[in-house]
Amino acid sequence: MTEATRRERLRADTERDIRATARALLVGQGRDSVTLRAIARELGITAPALYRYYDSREALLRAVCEDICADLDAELTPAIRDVPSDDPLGRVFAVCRAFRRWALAHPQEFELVFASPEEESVGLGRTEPGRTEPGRAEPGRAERGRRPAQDRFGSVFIHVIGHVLVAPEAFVPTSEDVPAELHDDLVTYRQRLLESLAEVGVTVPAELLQLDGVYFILKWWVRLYGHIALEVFDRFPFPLRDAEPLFERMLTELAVESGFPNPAANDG
Amino acid sequence: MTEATRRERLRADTERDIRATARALLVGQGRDSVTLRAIARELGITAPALYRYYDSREALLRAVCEDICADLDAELTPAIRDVPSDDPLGRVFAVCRAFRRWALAHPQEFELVFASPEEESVGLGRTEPGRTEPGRAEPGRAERGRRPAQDRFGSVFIHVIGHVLVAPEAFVPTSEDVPAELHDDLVTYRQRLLESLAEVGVTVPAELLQLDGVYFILKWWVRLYGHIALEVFDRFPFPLRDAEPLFERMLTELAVESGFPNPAANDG
DNA sequence: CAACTGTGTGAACACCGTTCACCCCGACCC
DNA sequence: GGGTCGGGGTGAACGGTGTTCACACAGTTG
Repeated sequence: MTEATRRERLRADTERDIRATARALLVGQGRDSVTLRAIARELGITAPALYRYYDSREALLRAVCEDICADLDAELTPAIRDVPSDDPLGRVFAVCRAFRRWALAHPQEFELVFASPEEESVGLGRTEPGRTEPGRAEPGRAERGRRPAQDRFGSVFIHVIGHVLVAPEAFVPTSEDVPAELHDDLVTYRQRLLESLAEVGVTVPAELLQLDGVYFILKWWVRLYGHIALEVFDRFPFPLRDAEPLFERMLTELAVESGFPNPAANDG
Repeated sequence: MTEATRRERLRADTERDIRATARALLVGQGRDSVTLRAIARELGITAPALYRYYDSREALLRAVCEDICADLDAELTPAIRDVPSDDPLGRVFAVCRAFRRWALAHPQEFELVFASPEEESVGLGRTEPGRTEPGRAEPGRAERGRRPAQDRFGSVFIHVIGHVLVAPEAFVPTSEDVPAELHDDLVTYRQRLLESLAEVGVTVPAELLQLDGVYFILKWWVRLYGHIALEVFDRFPFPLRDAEPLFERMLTELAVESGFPNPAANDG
Protein backbone atom coordinates (compact mmCIF):
# COMPACT_ATOMS: atom_id res chain seq x y z
CA MET A 1 0.00 0.00 0.00
CA THR A 2 2.68 2.50 1.03
CA GLU A 3 4.53 1.57 -2.14
CA ALA A 4 2.60 4.29 -3.91
CA THR A 5 4.44 7.34 -5.11
CA ARG A 6 3.80 10.68 -3.50
CA ARG A 7 2.20 11.70 -6.76
CA GLU A 8 -0.04 8.69 -6.73
CA ARG A 9 -1.14 9.38 -3.20
CA LEU A 10 -1.94 12.98 -4.00
CA ARG A 11 -3.86 11.89 -7.07
CA ALA A 12 -5.86 9.35 -5.13
CA ASP A 13 -6.64 11.99 -2.53
CA THR A 14 -8.04 14.56 -4.92
CA GLU A 15 -9.86 11.80 -6.77
CA ARG A 16 -11.59 10.95 -3.52
CA ASP A 17 -12.25 14.61 -2.80
CA ILE A 18 -13.89 15.02 -6.18
CA ARG A 19 -16.24 12.12 -5.65
CA ALA A 20 -17.03 13.25 -2.13
CA THR A 21 -17.89 16.76 -3.33
CA ALA A 22 -19.97 15.40 -6.17
CA ARG A 23 -21.84 13.23 -3.74
CA ALA A 24 -22.45 16.08 -1.33
CA LEU A 25 -23.97 18.06 -4.18
CA LEU A 26 -26.07 15.07 -5.21
CA VAL A 27 -27.41 14.59 -1.70
CA GLY A 28 -28.03 18.26 -1.14
CA GLN A 29 -29.55 19.42 -4.37
CA GLY A 30 -30.24 16.49 -6.66
CA ARG A 31 -28.61 14.87 -9.62
CA ASP A 32 -28.88 17.82 -11.98
CA SER A 33 -27.00 20.00 -9.53
CA VAL A 34 -23.88 17.88 -9.48
CA THR A 35 -22.06 19.98 -12.01
CA LEU A 36 -18.42 19.90 -13.02
CA ARG A 37 -18.08 23.60 -12.39
CA ALA A 38 -19.80 23.38 -9.02
CA ILE A 39 -17.51 20.56 -7.94
CA ALA A 40 -14.45 22.46 -9.10
CA ARG A 41 -15.64 25.62 -7.39
CA GLU A 42 -16.03 23.75 -4.13
CA LEU A 43 -12.51 22.35 -4.46
CA GLY A 44 -10.88 25.60 -5.41
CA ILE A 45 -9.90 24.48 -8.88
CA THR A 46 -11.35 24.93 -12.36
CA ALA A 47 -13.67 22.62 -14.22
CA PRO A 48 -11.29 21.38 -16.94
CA ALA A 49 -8.95 20.09 -14.25
CA LEU A 50 -11.51 17.42 -13.46
CA TYR A 51 -10.89 15.89 -16.85
CA ARG A 52 -7.47 14.78 -15.58
CA TYR A 53 -9.37 12.40 -13.33
CA TYR A 54 -12.55 11.44 -15.16
CA ASP A 55 -13.25 11.20 -18.85
CA SER A 56 -16.61 12.91 -18.57
CA ARG A 57 -19.32 13.92 -16.17
CA GLU A 58 -21.03 10.63 -16.87
CA ALA A 59 -17.92 8.70 -15.88
CA LEU A 60 -17.73 10.68 -12.67
CA LEU A 61 -21.32 9.85 -11.89
CA ARG A 62 -20.56 6.18 -12.46
CA ALA A 63 -17.72 6.40 -9.96
CA VAL A 64 -20.05 8.10 -7.50
CA CYS A 65 -22.46 5.22 -8.05
CA GLU A 66 -19.79 2.77 -7.01
CA ASP A 67 -18.98 4.82 -3.94
CA ILE A 68 -22.62 4.82 -2.98
CA CYS A 69 -22.84 1.08 -3.38
CA ALA A 70 -19.72 0.61 -1.28
CA ASP A 71 -21.20 2.78 1.45
CA LEU A 72 -24.49 0.96 1.28
CA ASP A 73 -22.60 -2.28 1.62
CA ALA A 74 -20.69 -0.87 4.57
CA GLU A 75 -23.95 0.15 6.20
CA LEU A 76 -25.87 -3.06 5.65
CA THR A 77 -23.14 -5.47 6.67
CA PRO A 78 -22.88 -4.32 10.30
CA ALA A 79 -26.66 -4.23 10.49
CA ILE A 80 -26.47 -7.96 10.00
CA ARG A 81 -23.61 -8.57 12.38
CA ASP A 82 -25.54 -6.96 15.19
CA VAL A 83 -27.99 -9.84 15.09
CA PRO A 84 -26.74 -13.16 16.46
CA SER A 85 -26.01 -15.65 13.76
CA ASP A 86 -28.39 -18.20 15.23
CA ASP A 87 -31.25 -15.91 14.27
CA PRO A 88 -31.15 -15.95 10.47
CA LEU A 89 -34.63 -14.53 10.12
CA GLY A 90 -33.67 -11.66 12.41
CA ARG A 91 -30.74 -10.97 10.15
CA VAL A 92 -32.92 -10.84 7.10
CA PHE A 93 -35.25 -8.46 8.85
CA ALA A 94 -32.34 -6.33 9.97
CA VAL A 95 -30.88 -5.94 6.51
CA CYS A 96 -34.26 -5.28 4.91
CA ARG A 97 -35.07 -2.60 7.46
CA ALA A 98 -31.62 -1.10 7.11
CA PHE A 99 -31.98 -0.99 3.35
CA ARG A 100 -35.34 0.74 3.60
CA ARG A 101 -34.03 3.21 6.14
CA TRP A 102 -31.02 3.99 3.97
CA ALA A 103 -33.16 4.48 0.86
CA LEU A 104 -35.55 6.83 2.64
CA ALA A 105 -32.65 8.81 4.09
CA HIS A 106 -30.81 9.00 0.76
CA PRO A 107 -33.47 9.27 -1.95
CA GLN A 108 -31.20 10.97 -4.47
CA GLU A 109 -28.59 8.29 -4.13
CA PHE A 110 -31.20 5.57 -4.30
CA GLU A 111 -32.55 7.02 -7.49
CA LEU A 112 -29.12 7.31 -9.09
CA VAL A 113 -28.15 3.74 -8.32
CA PHE A 114 -31.43 1.88 -8.51
CA ALA A 115 -33.58 3.75 -10.99
CA SER A 116 -31.57 4.76 -14.02
CA PRO A 117 -32.08 2.87 -17.27
CA GLU A 118 -28.56 2.47 -18.64
CA GLU A 119 -25.21 4.05 -18.17
CA GLU A 120 -23.20 2.96 -21.19
CA SER A 121 -21.74 5.89 -23.15
CA VAL A 122 -24.85 7.98 -23.64
CA GLY A 123 -24.62 9.60 -27.05
CA LEU A 124 -20.88 10.06 -27.04
CA GLY A 125 -19.19 6.95 -28.31
CA ARG A 126 -20.62 7.23 -31.79
CA THR A 127 -18.86 10.45 -32.72
CA GLU A 128 -15.93 8.48 -34.14
CA PRO A 129 -17.28 6.10 -36.74
CA GLY A 130 -13.87 4.50 -37.24
CA ARG A 131 -13.92 2.51 -34.03
CA THR A 132 -16.78 0.22 -34.79
CA GLU A 133 -15.05 -2.90 -33.50
CA PRO A 134 -16.83 -4.18 -30.42
CA GLY A 135 -13.71 -6.05 -29.29
CA ARG A 136 -11.72 -5.02 -26.27
CA ALA A 137 -10.15 -1.87 -27.65
CA GLU A 138 -9.21 -0.36 -24.30
CA PRO A 139 -8.34 -3.18 -21.95
CA GLY A 140 -7.90 -1.09 -18.84
CA ARG A 141 -11.24 0.62 -18.59
CA ALA A 142 -13.64 -1.22 -20.82
CA GLU A 143 -12.82 -4.64 -19.47
CA ARG A 144 -14.93 -4.54 -16.35
CA GLY A 145 -16.95 -1.58 -17.55
CA ARG A 146 -20.09 -3.43 -18.59
CA ARG A 147 -22.97 -2.66 -16.25
CA PRO A 148 -20.76 -1.30 -13.49
CA ALA A 149 -23.59 -0.14 -11.29
CA GLN A 150 -25.44 -3.42 -11.51
CA ASP A 151 -22.31 -5.42 -10.81
CA ARG A 152 -21.44 -3.21 -7.93
CA PHE A 153 -24.87 -3.46 -6.41
CA GLY A 154 -25.06 -7.13 -7.17
CA SER A 155 -22.12 -7.55 -4.86
CA VAL A 156 -23.90 -5.66 -2.12
CA PHE A 157 -26.87 -7.93 -2.39
CA ILE A 158 -24.63 -10.95 -2.54
CA HIS A 159 -22.75 -9.94 0.57
CA VAL A 160 -25.93 -9.37 2.44
CA ILE A 161 -27.54 -12.61 1.43
CA GLY A 162 -24.29 -14.43 2.00
CA HIS A 163 -24.00 -13.36 5.60
CA VAL A 164 -27.49 -14.61 6.18
CA LEU A 165 -26.84 -17.93 4.52
CA VAL A 166 -23.99 -18.80 6.83
CA ALA A 167 -26.46 -19.24 9.63
CA PRO A 168 -26.39 -22.70 11.21
CA GLU A 169 -29.66 -23.56 9.56
CA ALA A 170 -30.43 -22.24 6.13
CA PHE A 171 -33.55 -20.15 6.24
CA VAL A 172 -34.45 -20.37 2.57
CA PRO A 173 -37.19 -22.88 1.98
CA THR A 174 -36.80 -25.50 -0.70
CA SER A 175 -40.39 -26.39 -1.33
CA GLU A 176 -40.89 -24.21 -4.39
CA ASP A 177 -40.67 -25.50 -7.88
CA VAL A 178 -38.69 -23.13 -10.04
CA PRO A 179 -39.87 -22.29 -13.55
CA ALA A 180 -37.96 -24.31 -16.12
CA GLU A 181 -37.17 -21.21 -18.19
CA LEU A 182 -35.37 -19.65 -15.24
CA HIS A 183 -33.26 -22.68 -14.51
CA ASP A 184 -30.15 -21.61 -16.43
CA ASP A 185 -30.15 -18.06 -15.13
CA LEU A 186 -30.60 -19.26 -11.58
CA VAL A 187 -27.71 -21.70 -11.92
CA THR A 188 -25.51 -18.88 -13.17
CA TYR A 189 -26.55 -16.66 -10.33
CA ARG A 190 -25.94 -19.35 -7.71
CA GLN A 191 -22.45 -19.76 -9.17
CA ARG A 192 -21.80 -16.04 -8.84
CA LEU A 193 -23.18 -16.04 -5.35
CA LEU A 194 -20.88 -18.82 -4.20
CA GLU A 195 -17.85 -17.32 -5.94
CA SER A 196 -18.47 -13.91 -4.51
CA LEU A 197 -18.95 -15.35 -1.05
CA ALA A 198 -15.73 -17.32 -1.36
CA GLU A 199 -13.93 -14.05 -2.11
CA VAL A 200 -15.01 -12.70 1.25
CA GLY A 201 -13.89 -15.87 2.92
CA VAL A 202 -17.36 -17.26 3.42
CA THR A 203 -17.58 -20.82 2.19
CA VAL A 204 -21.07 -22.10 1.77
CA PRO A 205 -21.62 -25.75 1.01
CA ALA A 206 -23.19 -25.90 -2.42
CA GLU A 207 -26.01 -28.17 -1.31
CA LEU A 208 -27.06 -25.55 1.21
CA LEU A 209 -28.11 -23.19 -1.55
CA GLN A 210 -30.54 -25.07 -3.69
CA LEU A 211 -32.05 -23.60 -6.79
CA ASP A 212 -35.35 -23.14 -4.99
CA GLY A 213 -33.57 -20.91 -2.53
CA VAL A 214 -32.11 -18.73 -5.25
CA TYR A 215 -35.54 -18.43 -6.81
CA PHE A 216 -36.98 -17.54 -3.44
CA ILE A 217 -34.38 -14.80 -2.95
CA LEU A 218 -35.07 -13.38 -6.39
CA LYS A 219 -38.79 -13.24 -5.79
CA TRP A 220 -38.34 -11.44 -2.51
CA TRP A 221 -35.91 -8.97 -3.96
CA VAL A 222 -38.73 -7.95 -6.29
CA ARG A 223 -41.04 -7.26 -3.35
CA LEU A 224 -38.40 -5.53 -1.28
CA TYR A 225 -37.32 -3.30 -4.14
CA GLY A 226 -40.89 -2.63 -5.15
CA HIS A 227 -41.93 -1.39 -1.73
CA ILE A 228 -38.84 0.74 -1.18
CA ALA A 229 -38.86 2.30 -4.63
CA LEU A 230 -42.55 3.10 -4.33
CA GLU A 231 -41.98 4.69 -0.96
CA VAL A 232 -38.95 6.69 -2.05
CA PHE A 233 -40.63 7.95 -5.20
CA ASP A 234 -43.96 8.41 -3.46
CA ARG A 235 -45.73 6.47 -6.15
CA PHE A 236 -48.20 4.42 -4.22
CA PRO A 237 -51.56 4.55 -5.97
CA PHE A 238 -52.76 6.76 -3.15
CA PRO A 239 -50.98 8.91 -0.58
CA LEU A 240 -49.95 6.58 2.21
CA ARG A 241 -49.55 8.37 5.51
CA ASP A 242 -46.98 5.89 6.78
CA ALA A 243 -45.77 2.97 4.74
CA GLU A 244 -43.91 1.30 7.57
CA PRO A 245 -46.77 -0.97 8.65
CA LEU A 246 -47.08 -2.19 5.10
CA PHE A 247 -43.36 -2.88 5.06
CA GLU A 248 -43.44 -4.73 8.35
CA ARG A 249 -46.34 -6.81 7.16
CA MET A 250 -44.34 -7.72 4.10
CA LEU A 251 -41.53 -8.91 6.37
CA THR A 252 -44.02 -10.97 8.30
CA GLU A 253 -45.16 -12.64 5.12
CA LEU A 254 -41.55 -13.27 4.25
CA ALA A 255 -41.13 -14.95 7.59
CA VAL A 256 -44.19 -17.11 7.07
CA GLU A 257 -43.18 -18.14 3.58
CA SER A 258 -39.71 -18.93 4.89
CA GLY A 259 -41.20 -21.47 7.23
CA PHE A 260 -41.12 -19.43 10.42
CA PRO A 261 -44.70 -19.67 11.61
CA ASN A 262 -44.55 -17.24 14.50
CA PRO A 263 -42.14 -14.40 13.84
CA ALA A 264 -40.83 -12.78 16.99
CA ALA A 265 -40.04 -9.40 15.47
CA ASN A 266 -42.96 -7.08 15.18
CA ASP A 267 -41.71 -3.55 14.76
CA GLY A 268 -38.36 -1.91 14.02
CA MET B 1 -66.94 22.57 -26.82
CA THR B 2 -67.23 24.60 -30.04
CA GLU B 3 -67.87 27.65 -27.90
CA ALA B 4 -64.12 28.23 -27.86
CA THR B 5 -62.69 31.20 -29.63
CA ARG B 6 -60.58 30.75 -32.74
CA ARG B 7 -57.66 31.98 -30.66
CA GLU B 8 -58.36 29.44 -27.99
CA ARG B 9 -58.48 26.63 -30.49
CA LEU B 10 -55.19 27.70 -32.03
CA ARG B 11 -53.65 27.93 -28.62
CA ALA B 12 -54.84 24.49 -27.65
CA ASP B 13 -53.45 23.13 -30.89
CA THR B 14 -49.95 24.44 -30.44
CA GLU B 15 -50.09 23.46 -26.80
CA ARG B 16 -50.74 19.93 -27.94
CA ASP B 17 -48.03 20.15 -30.58
CA ILE B 18 -45.54 21.26 -27.98
CA ARG B 19 -46.26 18.33 -25.71
CA ALA B 20 -46.22 15.91 -28.62
CA THR B 21 -42.83 17.17 -29.77
CA ALA B 22 -41.47 17.05 -26.26
CA ARG B 23 -42.67 13.51 -25.93
CA ALA B 24 -41.15 12.45 -29.23
CA LEU B 25 -37.82 13.81 -28.06
CA LEU B 26 -38.22 12.03 -24.74
CA VAL B 27 -38.96 8.71 -26.38
CA GLY B 28 -36.25 9.06 -28.96
CA GLN B 29 -33.34 10.40 -26.99
CA GLY B 30 -34.09 10.42 -23.31
CA ARG B 31 -35.20 12.96 -20.75
CA ASP B 32 -32.14 15.18 -20.94
CA SER B 33 -32.68 15.65 -24.66
CA VAL B 34 -36.11 17.19 -24.33
CA THR B 35 -34.90 20.73 -24.54
CA LEU B 36 -36.87 23.90 -24.98
CA ARG B 37 -34.76 24.94 -27.94
CA ALA B 38 -35.04 21.52 -29.55
CA ILE B 39 -38.80 21.56 -29.19
CA ALA B 40 -38.99 25.07 -30.60
CA ARG B 41 -36.66 24.14 -33.47
CA GLU B 42 -38.89 21.21 -34.36
CA LEU B 43 -41.93 23.47 -34.37
CA GLY B 44 -40.34 26.28 -36.31
CA ILE B 45 -40.50 28.80 -33.50
CA THR B 46 -38.05 30.11 -30.93
CA ALA B 47 -37.54 28.90 -27.40
CA PRO B 48 -38.91 31.91 -25.51
CA ALA B 49 -42.23 31.47 -27.30
CA LEU B 50 -42.76 28.29 -25.28
CA TYR B 51 -43.02 30.40 -22.16
CA ARG B 52 -46.35 31.66 -23.44
CA TYR B 53 -47.63 28.13 -22.84
CA TYR B 54 -45.67 26.73 -19.91
CA ASP B 55 -44.08 28.49 -16.98
CA SER B 56 -40.89 26.49 -17.19
CA ARG B 57 -39.35 23.38 -18.63
CA GLU B 58 -40.30 21.54 -15.47
CA ALA B 59 -43.93 22.52 -15.90
CA LEU B 60 -43.84 21.28 -19.47
CA LEU B 61 -42.43 17.96 -18.30
CA ARG B 62 -45.25 17.71 -15.80
CA ALA B 63 -47.76 18.20 -18.58
CA VAL B 64 -46.00 15.53 -20.62
CA CYS B 65 -46.30 13.27 -17.60
CA GLU B 66 -50.04 13.72 -17.60
CA ASP B 67 -50.21 12.99 -21.31
CA ILE B 68 -48.28 9.81 -20.79
CA CYS B 69 -50.61 8.73 -18.03
CA ALA B 70 -53.60 9.43 -20.20
CA ASP B 71 -52.13 7.34 -22.99
CA LEU B 72 -51.29 4.56 -20.61
CA ASP B 73 -54.85 4.65 -19.41
CA ALA B 74 -56.09 4.55 -22.97
CA GLU B 75 -53.90 1.55 -23.66
CA LEU B 76 -54.74 -0.46 -20.57
CA THR B 77 -58.49 0.01 -20.64
CA PRO B 78 -59.11 -1.76 -23.96
CA ALA B 79 -56.73 -4.51 -22.87
CA ILE B 80 -59.28 -5.24 -20.21
CA ARG B 81 -62.33 -4.95 -22.42
CA ASP B 82 -60.94 -7.59 -24.74
CA VAL B 83 -61.39 -10.16 -21.99
CA PRO B 84 -64.95 -11.22 -21.21
CA SER B 85 -66.23 -9.77 -18.00
CA ASP B 86 -67.03 -13.18 -16.57
CA ASP B 87 -63.30 -13.86 -16.38
CA PRO B 88 -62.10 -11.36 -13.79
CA LEU B 89 -58.79 -13.10 -13.29
CA GLY B 90 -58.16 -13.02 -17.02
CA ARG B 91 -58.77 -9.28 -16.92
CA VAL B 92 -56.27 -8.82 -14.17
CA PHE B 93 -53.73 -10.83 -16.11
CA ALA B 94 -54.45 -8.83 -19.23
CA VAL B 95 -53.91 -5.47 -17.60
CA CYS B 96 -50.79 -6.61 -15.78
CA ARG B 97 -49.27 -7.96 -18.97
CA ALA B 98 -50.26 -4.86 -20.88
CA PHE B 99 -48.67 -2.66 -18.25
CA ARG B 100 -45.43 -4.63 -18.40
CA ARG B 101 -45.41 -4.56 -22.18
CA TRP B 102 -46.01 -0.83 -22.20
CA ALA B 103 -43.25 -0.18 -19.68
CA LEU B 104 -40.72 -2.27 -21.59
CA ALA B 105 -41.68 -0.56 -24.84
CA HIS B 106 -41.53 2.93 -23.30
CA PRO B 107 -38.73 2.90 -20.73
CA GLN B 108 -38.09 6.63 -20.88
CA GLU B 109 -41.72 7.42 -20.26
CA PHE B 110 -41.94 4.84 -17.51
CA GLU B 111 -38.95 6.38 -15.80
CA LEU B 112 -40.33 9.88 -16.06
CA VAL B 113 -43.70 8.98 -14.60
CA PHE B 114 -42.88 6.21 -12.15
CA ALA B 115 -39.36 6.87 -10.94
CA SER B 116 -38.87 10.54 -10.18
CA PRO B 117 -38.75 11.67 -6.56
CA GLU B 118 -40.75 14.90 -6.55
CA GLU B 119 -41.93 17.44 -9.01
CA GLU B 120 -42.92 20.43 -6.93
CA SER B 121 -41.12 23.64 -7.98
CA VAL B 122 -37.54 22.46 -8.03
CA GLY B 123 -35.34 25.32 -6.96
CA LEU B 124 -37.37 28.08 -8.51
CA GLY B 125 -39.99 29.27 -6.08
CA ARG B 126 -37.53 30.62 -3.59
CA THR B 127 -36.07 33.32 -5.80
CA GLU B 128 -38.69 35.78 -4.62
CA PRO B 129 -38.52 35.96 -0.85
CA GLY B 130 -41.57 38.19 -0.69
CA ARG B 131 -44.08 35.47 -1.53
CA THR B 132 -43.60 33.24 1.42
CA GLU B 133 -47.29 32.65 1.96
CA PRO B 134 -48.18 29.04 1.30
CA GLY B 135 -51.80 29.93 0.74
CA ARG B 136 -53.48 29.64 -2.66
CA ALA B 137 -51.85 32.58 -4.39
CA GLU B 138 -52.61 31.47 -7.93
CA PRO B 139 -55.97 29.72 -7.91
CA GLY B 140 -56.01 28.66 -11.55
CA ARG B 141 -52.88 26.55 -11.73
CA ALA B 142 -51.87 25.72 -8.21
CA GLU B 143 -55.27 24.46 -7.16
CA ARG B 144 -55.05 20.94 -8.46
CA GLY B 145 -51.28 21.13 -8.82
CA ARG B 146 -50.32 19.06 -5.81
CA ARG B 147 -48.67 15.82 -6.91
CA PRO B 148 -50.17 15.91 -10.36
CA ALA B 149 -48.27 12.88 -11.61
CA GLN B 150 -49.35 10.73 -8.73
CA ASP B 151 -52.92 11.86 -8.98
CA ARG B 152 -52.91 11.29 -12.67
CA PHE B 153 -51.47 7.84 -12.39
CA GLY B 154 -53.63 7.04 -9.45
CA SER B 155 -56.57 7.51 -11.74
CA VAL B 156 -55.09 5.09 -14.24
CA PHE B 157 -54.73 2.48 -11.58
CA ILE B 158 -58.19 3.21 -10.31
CA HIS B 159 -59.73 2.87 -13.73
CA VAL B 160 -57.97 -0.38 -14.32
CA ILE B 161 -58.87 -1.91 -11.02
CA GLY B 162 -62.36 -0.56 -11.33
CA HIS B 163 -63.07 -2.31 -14.56
CA VAL B 164 -61.97 -5.52 -12.99
CA LEU B 165 -64.12 -5.03 -9.94
CA VAL B 166 -67.33 -4.80 -11.95
CA ALA B 167 -67.02 -8.49 -12.73
CA PRO B 168 -70.04 -10.50 -11.60
CA GLU B 169 -68.03 -12.04 -8.82
CA ALA B 170 -65.41 -9.98 -7.04
CA PHE B 171 -62.06 -11.58 -7.38
CA VAL B 172 -60.37 -9.93 -4.43
CA PRO B 173 -60.24 -12.24 -1.47
CA THR B 174 -61.38 -11.06 1.91
CA SER B 175 -59.56 -13.47 4.14
CA GLU B 176 -56.67 -11.19 4.99
CA ASP B 177 -56.50 -9.18 8.16
CA VAL B 178 -55.34 -5.67 7.43
CA PRO B 179 -52.81 -3.98 9.70
CA ALA B 180 -54.54 -1.63 12.10
CA GLU B 181 -52.15 1.21 11.28
CA LEU B 182 -53.18 1.07 7.64
CA HIS B 183 -56.88 1.15 8.34
CA ASP B 184 -57.42 4.89 7.93
CA ASP B 185 -55.39 5.16 4.75
CA LEU B 186 -57.18 2.20 3.23
CA VAL B 187 -60.55 3.69 4.04
CA THR B 188 -59.53 6.91 2.35
CA TYR B 189 -58.30 5.06 -0.68
CA ARG B 190 -61.46 2.98 -0.95
CA GLN B 191 -63.42 6.21 -0.90
CA ARG B 192 -61.32 7.64 -3.72
CA LEU B 193 -61.68 4.42 -5.65
CA LEU B 194 -65.44 4.45 -5.46
CA GLU B 195 -65.69 8.15 -6.24
CA SER B 196 -63.40 7.87 -9.23
CA LEU B 197 -65.31 4.86 -10.49
CA ALA B 198 -68.57 6.73 -10.13
CA GLU B 199 -67.14 9.47 -12.31
CA VAL B 200 -66.68 7.00 -15.13
CA GLY B 201 -70.16 5.73 -14.62
CA VAL B 202 -69.18 2.53 -12.89
CA THR B 203 -71.11 2.05 -9.70
CA VAL B 204 -69.69 -0.54 -7.39
CA PRO B 205 -71.65 -1.57 -4.32
CA ALA B 206 -69.60 -0.52 -1.34
CA GLU B 207 -69.82 -3.87 0.34
CA LEU B 208 -68.19 -5.46 -2.70
CA LEU B 209 -64.93 -3.70 -1.99
CA GLN B 210 -64.01 -4.60 1.53
CA LEU B 211 -60.95 -3.24 3.24
CA ASP B 212 -59.19 -6.56 2.83
CA GLY B 213 -59.59 -6.21 -0.88
CA VAL B 214 -58.03 -2.75 -0.93
CA TYR B 215 -55.15 -4.06 1.12
CA PHE B 216 -54.78 -6.96 -1.28
CA ILE B 217 -54.66 -4.61 -4.24
CA LEU B 218 -52.05 -2.44 -2.56
CA LYS B 219 -49.82 -5.39 -1.81
CA TRP B 220 -49.98 -6.61 -5.37
CA TRP B 221 -49.27 -3.21 -6.78
CA VAL B 222 -45.99 -3.38 -4.88
CA ARG B 223 -45.07 -6.66 -6.54
CA LEU B 224 -46.21 -5.60 -9.99
CA TYR B 225 -44.36 -2.32 -9.82
CA GLY B 226 -41.29 -3.98 -8.34
CA HIS B 227 -40.96 -6.49 -11.11
CA ILE B 228 -41.59 -4.04 -13.93
CA ALA B 229 -39.30 -1.35 -12.57
CA LEU B 230 -36.54 -3.87 -12.01
CA GLU B 231 -36.93 -5.15 -15.53
CA VAL B 232 -37.06 -1.71 -17.12
CA PHE B 233 -34.06 -0.46 -15.18
CA ASP B 234 -32.26 -3.78 -15.55
CA ARG B 235 -31.56 -3.86 -11.85
CA PHE B 236 -32.11 -7.47 -11.00
CA PRO B 237 -29.31 -8.65 -8.74
CA PHE B 238 -27.99 -10.64 -11.67
CA PRO B 239 -28.47 -10.41 -15.42
CA LEU B 240 -31.71 -12.19 -16.19
CA ARG B 241 -31.84 -13.47 -19.74
CA ASP B 242 -35.61 -13.24 -19.88
CA ALA B 243 -37.73 -12.01 -17.02
CA GLU B 244 -41.04 -13.03 -18.53
CA PRO B 245 -41.20 -16.46 -16.84
CA LEU B 246 -40.63 -14.74 -13.53
CA PHE B 247 -43.43 -12.33 -14.32
CA GLU B 248 -45.81 -15.09 -15.37
CA ARG B 249 -45.05 -17.00 -12.21
CA MET B 250 -45.88 -13.92 -10.22
CA LEU B 251 -49.25 -13.78 -11.97
CA THR B 252 -49.79 -17.42 -11.12
CA GLU B 253 -49.16 -16.67 -7.48
CA LEU B 254 -51.57 -13.78 -7.71
CA ALA B 255 -54.16 -16.18 -9.07
CA VAL B 256 -53.56 -18.65 -6.27
CA GLU B 257 -53.73 -16.02 -3.57
CA SER B 258 -56.90 -14.68 -5.14
CA GLY B 259 -58.55 -18.02 -4.60
CA PHE B 260 -58.27 -19.35 -8.13
CA PRO B 261 -56.58 -22.68 -7.58
CA ASN B 262 -56.03 -23.67 -11.18
CA PRO B 263 -55.36 -20.66 -13.37
CA ALA B 264 -56.17 -21.26 -16.99
CA ALA B 265 -53.78 -18.68 -18.41
CA ASN B 266 -50.20 -19.83 -18.69
CA ASP B 267 -48.31 -17.59 -21.07
CA GLY B 268 -48.98 -14.35 -22.84
C1' DC C 1 -60.74 54.15 -36.09
C1' DA C 2 -58.01 53.28 -31.64
C1' DA C 3 -56.80 50.36 -27.79
C1' DC C 4 -55.69 46.21 -26.07
C1' DT C 5 -54.21 41.46 -25.74
C1' DG C 6 -52.11 37.49 -27.02
C1' DT C 7 -48.19 35.48 -29.62
C1' DG C 8 -43.60 35.46 -31.35
C1' DT C 9 -38.86 37.52 -31.85
C1' DG C 10 -33.92 38.66 -30.93
C1' DA C 11 -30.68 39.90 -27.76
C1' DA C 12 -28.89 39.05 -23.54
C1' DC C 13 -27.48 36.68 -19.02
C1' DA C 14 -25.61 33.08 -16.50
C1' DC C 15 -24.60 28.62 -16.54
C1' DC C 16 -23.40 24.07 -18.48
C1' DG C 17 -19.97 20.07 -20.63
C1' DT C 18 -16.06 19.83 -23.25
C1' DT C 19 -11.73 20.97 -25.89
C1' DC C 20 -7.56 23.24 -26.63
C1' DA C 21 -3.13 25.57 -26.16
C1' DC C 22 -0.37 26.76 -22.70
C1' DC C 23 2.26 26.76 -18.30
C1' DC C 24 4.41 25.27 -14.29
C1' DC C 25 6.43 22.40 -11.11
C1' DG C 26 7.97 18.07 -9.36
C1' DA C 27 10.11 13.74 -10.68
C1' DC C 28 13.34 11.43 -13.24
C1' DC C 29 17.76 10.56 -15.98
C1' DC C 30 22.49 11.64 -17.12
C1' DG D 1 24.15 20.00 -11.13
C1' DG D 2 21.35 20.46 -15.75
C1' DG D 3 17.96 18.71 -18.91
C1' DT D 4 13.95 16.45 -20.13
C1' DC D 5 9.41 14.94 -19.53
C1' DG D 6 4.89 14.46 -18.10
C1' DG D 7 1.07 15.01 -14.85
C1' DG D 8 -1.85 18.62 -13.00
C1' DG D 9 -3.80 23.06 -13.47
C1' DT D 10 -5.20 27.30 -16.07
C1' DG D 11 -7.84 30.51 -19.10
C1' DA D 12 -10.11 31.10 -23.22
C1' DA D 13 -13.24 29.44 -26.22
C1' DC D 14 -17.26 26.77 -28.56
C1' DG D 15 -21.76 25.34 -28.69
C1' DG D 16 -25.55 24.42 -25.94
C1' DT D 17 -28.87 25.16 -22.12
C1' DG D 18 -33.07 27.65 -19.21
C1' DT D 19 -34.80 32.01 -18.56
C1' DT D 20 -35.78 37.13 -18.85
C1' DC D 21 -36.77 41.24 -21.15
C1' DA D 22 -37.91 44.84 -24.39
C1' DC D 23 -39.95 44.97 -28.50
C1' DA D 24 -42.93 44.06 -32.71
C1' DC D 25 -46.81 42.36 -34.94
C1' DA D 26 -51.53 40.39 -35.65
C1' DG D 27 -56.14 39.76 -34.17
C1' DT D 28 -59.70 40.86 -31.28
C1' DT D 29 -62.42 44.17 -29.05
C1' DG D 30 -64.17 48.70 -27.88
